[in-house]
Amino acid sequence: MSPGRKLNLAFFQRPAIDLARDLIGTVLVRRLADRVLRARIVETEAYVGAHDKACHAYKGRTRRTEVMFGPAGRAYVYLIYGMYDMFNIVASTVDDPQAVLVRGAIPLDDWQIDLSGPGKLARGLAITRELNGCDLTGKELHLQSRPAGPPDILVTPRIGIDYAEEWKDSLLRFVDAAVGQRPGSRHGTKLKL
DNA sequence: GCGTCGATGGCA
DNA sequence: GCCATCGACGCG
Repeated sequence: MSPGRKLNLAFFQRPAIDLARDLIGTVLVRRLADRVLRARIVETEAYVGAHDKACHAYKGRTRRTEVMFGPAGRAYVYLIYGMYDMFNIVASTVDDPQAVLVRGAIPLDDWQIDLSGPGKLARGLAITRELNGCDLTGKELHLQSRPAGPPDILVTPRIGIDYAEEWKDSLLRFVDAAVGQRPGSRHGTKLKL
């Protein structure tokens, strides 16, 4: 894919683990009524299907998880801890509930804001549950391919899923190596791709 | 710098 | 009762 182009549906129709890795370095574009916010994605996590104990779809198909069972390239946005919206991108195909949590980004265009962490990222980009199910090749929110070449990427276990038993240590978190792990995340498990 | 804890509401 | 979180607070 040539640099800086809008990512199309085919980009999202892949396993979440591949999508999560390839989303690092891409640019998230949020169009609001009066301005456009852009940010480079630096941290993601893959939730790889109904067999993944950390994936919300593990509990089955419910009103909340319905979007994950639908087509790729849609937003899955849900509320956590009563106050934070989490922004996920649906991957794979219909009836295979995989998704990628977007956990961190760097603002572009001299726009100053802290987007490190999924709660802050969603808030900073004005991504709320109103966008649940929205088409990410559409107008209010879309992605652009990497402006530059592929970055070095670290792989670590996912954050905040200690309940997920044998899945809690799976290497499904991807971080731009130039940004590194942020404070509070687990150390000692970094791997170079 | 690090551990602990409360906020706050939808969900199973 | 549990959470795919965050920020405030206390410590020494």
